[in-house]
Amino acid sequence: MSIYDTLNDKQKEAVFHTEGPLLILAGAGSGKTRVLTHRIAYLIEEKGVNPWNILAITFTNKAAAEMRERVDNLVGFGSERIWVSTFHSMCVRILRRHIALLGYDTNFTIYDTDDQKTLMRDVCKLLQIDTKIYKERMLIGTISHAKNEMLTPEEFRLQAGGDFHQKKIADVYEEYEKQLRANNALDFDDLLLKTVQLFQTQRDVLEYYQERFRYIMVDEYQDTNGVQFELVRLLASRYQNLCVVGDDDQSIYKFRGADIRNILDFEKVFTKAAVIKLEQNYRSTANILNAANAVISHNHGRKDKTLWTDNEDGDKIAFRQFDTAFDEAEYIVSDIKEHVEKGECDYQDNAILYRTNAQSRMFEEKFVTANIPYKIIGGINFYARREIKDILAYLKTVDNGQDDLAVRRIINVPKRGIGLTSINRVQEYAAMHEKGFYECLKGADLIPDIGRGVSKLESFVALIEHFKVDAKELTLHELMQEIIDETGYIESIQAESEIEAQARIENIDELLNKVVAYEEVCEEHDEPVTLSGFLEEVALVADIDNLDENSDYVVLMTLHSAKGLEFPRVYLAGMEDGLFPSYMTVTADDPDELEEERRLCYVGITRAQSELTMTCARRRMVRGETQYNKMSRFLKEVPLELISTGNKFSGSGKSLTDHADHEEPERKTDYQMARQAFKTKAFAAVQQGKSFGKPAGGKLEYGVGDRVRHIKFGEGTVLSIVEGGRDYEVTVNFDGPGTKKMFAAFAKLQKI
DNA sequence: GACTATAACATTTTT
DNA sequence: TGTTATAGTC
Repeated sequence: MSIYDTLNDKQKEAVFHTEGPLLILAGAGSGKTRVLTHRIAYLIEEKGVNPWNILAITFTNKAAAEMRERVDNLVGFGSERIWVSTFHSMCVRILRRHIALLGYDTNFTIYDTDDQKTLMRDVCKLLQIDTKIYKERMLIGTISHAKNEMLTPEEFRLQAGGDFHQKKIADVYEEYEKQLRANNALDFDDLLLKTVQLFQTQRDVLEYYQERFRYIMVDEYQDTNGVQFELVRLLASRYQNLCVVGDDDQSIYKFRGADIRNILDFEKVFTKAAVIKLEQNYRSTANILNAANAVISHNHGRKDKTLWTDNEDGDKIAFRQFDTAFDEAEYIVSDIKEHVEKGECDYQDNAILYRTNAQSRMFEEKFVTANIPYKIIGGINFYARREIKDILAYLKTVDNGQDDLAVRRIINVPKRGIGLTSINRVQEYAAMHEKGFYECLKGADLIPDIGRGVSKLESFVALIEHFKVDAKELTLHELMQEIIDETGYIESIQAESEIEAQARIENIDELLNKVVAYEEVCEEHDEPVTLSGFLEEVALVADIDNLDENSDYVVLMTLHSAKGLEFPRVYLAGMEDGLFPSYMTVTADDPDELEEERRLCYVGITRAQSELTMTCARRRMVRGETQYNKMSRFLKEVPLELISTGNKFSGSGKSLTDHADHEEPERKTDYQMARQAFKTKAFAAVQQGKSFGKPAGGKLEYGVGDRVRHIKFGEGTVLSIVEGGRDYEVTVNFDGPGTKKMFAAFAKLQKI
């Protein structure tokens, strides 16, 4: 009995087909990860391929880690030498070694979308672009697409021809590139593009990697874009052992430049390609799968395939329409609670999927008050938080002095009396002399009209230079701690807002933990701990990478983030025309956009293993105004016999809408009761100080006039205590720093 | 230069 | 609605 006996015929065929180009069309839940991992195992164990020669590219770090682990379990040894990584981290690894050949410094920084935006603002200011006409977002998007098509600014300009607008954008593109280079920075698209350019211009480098990666596998191939295709094509062009796995029905990143033709035309580009279809679904019940099939069948221009399953019918798909998004969230949360309490499932078996991140807020409130563990994936990325970006900007400045963006971010954070005028002076001076911002700071006394600002600038430079020395002597986490301490960052955020300070400090602690974790991983793998390495890891994490299967919480995320995952119980919330499919795509004249939304719906449905609930609301608040939505057209594409609207007040043979109308009066009372519960619960939470941070017991151990001690400010006398909604606001006259207002919950004052 | 009040924009999705 | 950029005031 071998490990391959558990595979079905098609899967075996895919595993055993190791030489030459291969396209695996793998429907949702058809076991494609199993095929990929077994294929790697087969290459190593049966074909004697050196693990060193295998490259597997996935979409997220999470998928990469999972694949490595599963290969590990199959082959035991040697798997750590396989390259399993995402496109972006693979490129960074290659670029760190060779980017000098393209005229960059090896410790380049990676700009995320926020940085891009800041940079674009600067560019627009410099070129005097009217951002009313040329929106920054649009400019970034256009440039990103150009990069995905591998167009240089010059080529873009040529293509623009006589078009005034396009020529203007070409100007912006050119300047944007210039600035990136001056900052020794690459944006996400550059990581791919520069790697391709490296391969195109450096024959020997390309040959080295072609020789190394004799067997290449690409997961989620339907979501690759132009550069990614070229990258893979270049790498595989020598040995042609390229195996791509994908599902055209799950292509949902067209807006980001993914080109579905990569998968549709695979056989045209690789003429000798074999094609294997995996059509048996192992994941979902027949009802769920049939619903998915029915929905996706409304799309045109698909690769021909029909997903089938041996699984039993299972429950019908539940559908519920509510009055408001509030009711919707209420229902879903209590439904989950009910199932868990009955012992039918754990929290982690449940996922709530929605179209837009904004929808998560409502659920979050409900979960907090219901005291149910939950995890929201996406939304505001951890690394996009202000305090994290600040600290990282310090690290970037220490690591790569050319990163002007980082320097300017922190030059007056915490406040050190360096204002806009000074910054602008330096900026002008730097632009005039074509020098870096930080470089100019070092010779600040040479800058005209800088006046009394000079001493402040000099002490800032001294601080950074001090950190640079530290960087050589201290470990990474010590350096970060040093930066936090020396800059007085914690005190500064405490001073501006006590309420937020606590969360921000927790985030900073979390960042410190991540540094330590990074150091440990490096140690394990016997790799050097570098600042650049940490910063790059930080730049390339997706929020989904933080999803932990071993923690018992309900998972909330967008449909996009859910791709590649599966859950026993899935809720698709906000199934409304105008929300999903989104208003943009409904009104767009391009029918392709609606098809992409439908594929998104297909992805959502096929995430469910055994139970699927779809919900919608008649009205919901969007951007401050109430929107009235009809239920999603996608819902109507699900055959009625697969749907249950059902429960106590369901009749039979009625249309979906009729049912929902009947439901309403009943729900109202439910809703009101729930609302009542919400209020009392929320209050209880305050009392316990659990979610809002009031001191346990609710009483303070000190009163007005008492002497207290604060961890940072030292000793002082309490002037007043004001009962706030959530906490006590305490005013203390400290002996040293003077009078401070703070909240009792995290001031942690001690009576003396 | 720092702080505050107002206006403007955003919401479709993100490696 | 909520955040963030800008203008205006101290």
